[in-house]
Amino acid sequence: MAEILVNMRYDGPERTIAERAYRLLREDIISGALAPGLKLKIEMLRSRYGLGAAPIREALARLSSDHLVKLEGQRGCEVVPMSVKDARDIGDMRKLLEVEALRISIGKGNDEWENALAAAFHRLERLERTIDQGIDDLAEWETLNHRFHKALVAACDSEWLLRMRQLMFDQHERYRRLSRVKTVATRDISLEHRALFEAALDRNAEKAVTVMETHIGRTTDAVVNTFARRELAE
Amino acid sequence: MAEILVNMRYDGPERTIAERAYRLLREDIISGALAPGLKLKIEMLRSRYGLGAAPIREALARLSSDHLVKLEGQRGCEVVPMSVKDARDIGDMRKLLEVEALRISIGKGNDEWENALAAAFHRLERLERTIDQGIDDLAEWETLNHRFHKALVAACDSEWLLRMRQLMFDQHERYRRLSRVKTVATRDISLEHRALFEAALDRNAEKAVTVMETHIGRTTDAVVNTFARRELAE
DNA sequence: GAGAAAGAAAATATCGATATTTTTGTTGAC
DNA sequence: GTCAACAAAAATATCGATATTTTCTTTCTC
Repeated sequence: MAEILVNMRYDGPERTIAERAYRLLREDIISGALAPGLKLKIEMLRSRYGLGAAPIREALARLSSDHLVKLEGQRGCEVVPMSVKDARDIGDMRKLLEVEALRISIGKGNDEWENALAAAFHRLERLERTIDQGIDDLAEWETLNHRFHKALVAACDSEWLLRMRQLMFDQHERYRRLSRVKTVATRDISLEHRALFEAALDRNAEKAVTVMETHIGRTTDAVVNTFARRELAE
Repeated sequence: MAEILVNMRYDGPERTIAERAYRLLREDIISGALAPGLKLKIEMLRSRYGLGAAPIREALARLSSDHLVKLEGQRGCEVVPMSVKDARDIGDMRKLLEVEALRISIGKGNDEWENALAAAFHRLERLERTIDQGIDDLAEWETLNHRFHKALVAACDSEWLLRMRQLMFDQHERYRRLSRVKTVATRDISLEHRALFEAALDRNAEKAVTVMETHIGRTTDAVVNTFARRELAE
């Protein structure tokens, strides 16, 4: 139980079944368990999650505004398809927003921010030193990576910027998961994280921004390459 | 009937009652007919729109992802509150996104784009020359203003950038409506629109960006001023 | 055989009723 | 008078059933 909580991205208590349905569907779409383009039939989801139809419909409605499912009136839903073009677009948008948020955050961060950032960095680094394990570690890596990036921009005071950054981070994650094994293996992300961390603590915004741009750009390139190859293979 | 269609922002046919509920609620929240912070009780909405509970719940779920209603499990919904801080934040975000989209659009726009832009500009200008009428004209002005701004960025090829720009434009509109009378009366928006239009056709991206930044910045300032005064008066 | 029309099957969208939870209001103890 | 416990009322969330729409299959015509 404790183990589950560590890997979960806790978002407050779930008071309703609809919220549960929303979280489950969201995770399964982002992780790829529900394939892009898949038709989401209510009956299928009902039996998959053991929930009623009403909460599932509500969750699908919310996910459609998140642009994770396409909702077509009277014709049901499907998981939003993926494409190379979309991967680039999302990567570029994430770069634009995360860089802006980082710049602001470095300008405004206080001691508390530094401490939380250091904690997040060291937990991530510890894991990255022993990265040659199986799929379980990679799921945990995503979580810690997520927390580190979030800690970097945490001092940004624009709620909308953070909200949109999060949206693009999650969309990007959906693509990252497809090529994650390759990505983790072939480049030294840990080094980039360290550079980000140090530039942030030095309050060197321009340096941090440059590193971040490279960092996100490389991830996007890796994703696009893997994805293009996959599209070709079909 | 034709008149209605002109002023409406047509978004494809409404195949379901839920879609209708979504549009109606959305319009009423953005226009201010449903006040910020208002508790949205299902029964109240049921009688207001003459629709069943299920479609309304679905619409509320979608609106919560659009950040127009706050959905709190087991405790119902309310119209997302407004604040001076939020007004600034939204204005700044809109500036960031719209400027980026404009830069790309000017770089990629072709003849078709120029034509559509010119059409949108002239329709807006014609209306702005006779702006001293009542509330009906102001509603139409919002529509034409909307179309002009959309036409400016239409050649941008990033779907995500356009999507987020639209989101912020709509959020901004909710604030604009509060201070609209003042805004339209006190500064010469028409002149700014002309400058935008001409810079865009000249493919002078830097000039257009500068004008756009001023344009959005002024709107935001006006909104913040009116809103701050209103908050104080309470 | 190709294509249109009709009918059957499946899936979606919606309603009405019910179970749960929160909120409100009242009473009684201190 | 204040607070806590309890009861009543209101509101939300969910279920099961139904109506509507789409999709698939079959049949019939040319």
